[in-house]
Amino acid sequence: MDQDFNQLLEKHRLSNTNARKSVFAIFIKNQKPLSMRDLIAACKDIDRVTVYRIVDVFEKIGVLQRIQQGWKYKLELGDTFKKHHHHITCISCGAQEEFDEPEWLDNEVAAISKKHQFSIQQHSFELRGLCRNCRK
Amino acid sequence: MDQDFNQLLEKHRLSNTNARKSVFAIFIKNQKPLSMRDLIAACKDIDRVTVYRIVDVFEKIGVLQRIQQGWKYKLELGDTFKKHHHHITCISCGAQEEFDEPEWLDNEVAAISKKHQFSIQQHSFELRGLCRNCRK
DNA sequence: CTAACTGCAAAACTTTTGCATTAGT
DNA sequence: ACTAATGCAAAAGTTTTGCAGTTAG
Repeated sequence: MDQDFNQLLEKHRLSNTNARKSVFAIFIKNQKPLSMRDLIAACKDIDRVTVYRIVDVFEKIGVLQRIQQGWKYKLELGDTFKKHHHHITCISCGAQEEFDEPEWLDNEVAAISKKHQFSIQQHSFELRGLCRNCRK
Repeated sequence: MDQDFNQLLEKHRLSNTNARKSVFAIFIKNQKPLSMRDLIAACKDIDRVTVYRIVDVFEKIGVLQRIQQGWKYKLELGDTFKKHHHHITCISCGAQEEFDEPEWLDNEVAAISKKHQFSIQQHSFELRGLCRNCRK
C-alpha cells in the first residue's frame, strides 16, 4: 500500500512530504468516502489551502477520486488502492454501501464511446434512495 | 408542457408566481443543462436567493434535476419534461452529449436495490473523456 | 385577506490566488 | 543549494438565514 503510494509519487516526480503522507494515511485509516470538510477537520495540523492542493494533486495521479453523494462530492481512494466499485446512498440518513461493477458495464461504456466517438476515461454509476431503516 | 408545469404546481399547492414561470421558461428555452451561475445570470430580474429557493422547490417536485459535470453540478428539466437520458462529457472542452438509458439498466438497478434492500429513487450514469475534436 | 413568496442584508461556508517561508532530495 | 511544497492573508465565489415587504389565490 505505502510502496504503491511512494512509487506513484516518484513516478510523477513529486516529493513525499509529511502533509501528503498524512492525507494518504487518513484515507487508509478511514476506508470510507470523506467530504472535504471531514478531511480538513482530520488534517488539523495542515493548512486548509494545502489540503486543497494535495487533493488536487492526488486526483491527478490517481491516489484519490471524487464521487457524488447527492450533489456534494466526497473523496475516496482511487482504483489503485481500492477495487473499482460504485455506491448506493440513502437520501434520508446518508448511509452508503458499495457494490461491484456490473459485468455488462464495460461493454456498454465501450459501445457508447464508440457511437459518440469519445475516448472515455471515467464513468460513474450511482444510486440513491432509502435504506432498509429509513424506508420504514 | 406549460399545462404539465401548472398542474405540478397545483398538485403541490404551490403558487404560480412570475419568478417561477421565468425560471421554468429559461430551461424550456435553453434545452440544455445550466449551471447555477448560468441560471442566475439568465434571471436578471430575480434575486439570487429567490433563484436558489425556486431551484430547491423545483427539484423536490421534479421540475428540475441536478446532474454532474465533473465535480460541479448543472440543472436541467426533470423526466416529466425531458425523456430520461444520461450524459457523456468532454473533460477538455466541456462539450456534452446525451445518450438513452441502456436497456439492461433498469433490471440492474432493480437487482442491486433488492440485494441491498434499498428503495431506489434516482440513479446516475455519467461518462467523461475526450470528444472527437479534443482527442486529436 | 392572509398565507405563501420574494428581495435585501448579512453571515456562513467553500475554493482560489499571490507571495514569503520552509522542507525535501 | 535549488526547487517544490506549505502557510498565511486575502479575495472570490457559493449557499443559507432572518426578516420585512409584496403578491397570488
